[in-house]
Amino acid sequence: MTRVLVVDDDRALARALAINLKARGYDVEVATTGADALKAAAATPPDVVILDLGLPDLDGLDVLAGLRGWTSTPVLVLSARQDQAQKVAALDAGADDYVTKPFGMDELLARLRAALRRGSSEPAEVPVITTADFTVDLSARRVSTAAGEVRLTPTEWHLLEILVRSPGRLVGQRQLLQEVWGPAYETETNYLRVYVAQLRRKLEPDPAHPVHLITEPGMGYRFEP
Amino acid sequence: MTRVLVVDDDRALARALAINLKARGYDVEVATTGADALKAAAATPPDVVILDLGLPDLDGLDVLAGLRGWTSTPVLVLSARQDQAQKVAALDAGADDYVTKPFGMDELLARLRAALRRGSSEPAEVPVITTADFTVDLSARRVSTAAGEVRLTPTEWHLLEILVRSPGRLVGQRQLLQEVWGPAYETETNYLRVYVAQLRRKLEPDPAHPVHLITEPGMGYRFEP
DNA sequence: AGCCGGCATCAAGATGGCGTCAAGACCGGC
DNA sequence: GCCGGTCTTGACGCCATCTTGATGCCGGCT
Repeated sequence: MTRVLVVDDDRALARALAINLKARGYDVEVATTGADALKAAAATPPDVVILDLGLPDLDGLDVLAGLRGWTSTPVLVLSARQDQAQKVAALDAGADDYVTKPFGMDELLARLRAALRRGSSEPAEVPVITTADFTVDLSARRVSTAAGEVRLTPTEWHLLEILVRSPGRLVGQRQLLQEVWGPAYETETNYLRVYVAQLRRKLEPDPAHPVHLITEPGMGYRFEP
Repeated sequence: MTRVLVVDDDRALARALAINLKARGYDVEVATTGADALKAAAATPPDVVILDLGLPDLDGLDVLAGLRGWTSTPVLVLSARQDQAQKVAALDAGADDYVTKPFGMDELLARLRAALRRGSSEPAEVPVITTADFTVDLSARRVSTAAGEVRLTPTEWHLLEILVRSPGRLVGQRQLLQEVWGPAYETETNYLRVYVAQLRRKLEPDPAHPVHLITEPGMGYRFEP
């Protein structure tokens, strides 16, 4: 979940922001002083910061400098002041955007999304599952072992995908059959045996003694990372 | 030198911007229509774009979409409209910032610096994909092999573009059909076979044994760089 | 010890997807 | 209205995949 750090000494405004952000699925933390903000950011680095320049203890620009010393997390500055000098100062100090109060919530959220879009573009989230013997890239649909790329048939891939999506969890035979072959095949446990065997042959170092694709007799199969 | 593309049909404003930017050491190019802007951006990709939404020919958001199709260059949107809906639309369409007219030159320049600062931190995105056997220029819509330029039909290009945009990733048959031919053609896998074959004939050194446009039987196709 | 159910493995036939080709429909420019 | 290129559509052979049945092994139960 995306973490947002809201830094504002105006508790009413901070609460309003927090409520709106949470409603949209963000994970929100609030700090009401500059010192708290820096502490919170260091403890659990947020994905984006909303920073009000009007803080009681530190100058907002100092907080910005404190953040920029070690992180490039996007910072969205809020301020009641409209003068250009302040905007320029904040932007040149490393702020990613500057919004003057009063502001529209929709606009703020859109600017937040824009800031996040840029920031998150680099550490692209890769849903990759790795074991000691093979690697599964769910988004690219590739599987590779130490020996190199492994080609899977659609059915093999579908089965592996379901198992891998619940690492360490037992998946029942009925569930597997239903998801891969459809509700009409719930009793064809033969299919499972054949395809699990094929997966083991392609992925396990010793197919006769599997360590990742485990049989739970009478119940189902389990993927062990 | 940092290249700035100014897109504005208000020639007075465009000139004022150009003068200010040049005075600060930027390399400035001006376009007064959306079509010109897209052409200019494709010809010599700028480091940042200042885009006025009020253009005579195209909707400003369409220009933005045209740019975002192949580049992540920062785009700073100018507009006389203050309403939030437009701001949200522009920001969600990929704009990096939104400034309402009239604006202060100092602020605009500061926002420009902020946009550039972030853009430069990332490894410049290349709108050109190269393989051992051919080169795809997404911005110029050109493909060439060792033998020279290759002519692609619109459908061929569209298909190739989708595959090339996800290098190494498997793209499902349904997704390809839907994006190229529309949702009603999701099952016409024939089309895929015909057009992939044509692309291979034009691009692969040995069309019978493709190395870049790979078939994943029963699932889809994959572009290998 | 012997029986039995569930599992692994193997192999062979059936199936369906893929590549290829070519003819006709369609659509634009001239 | 003609002509070129592009898109659609159908047919066919080939091959990987899926399906299916048979066999042998193992562990638990009686």
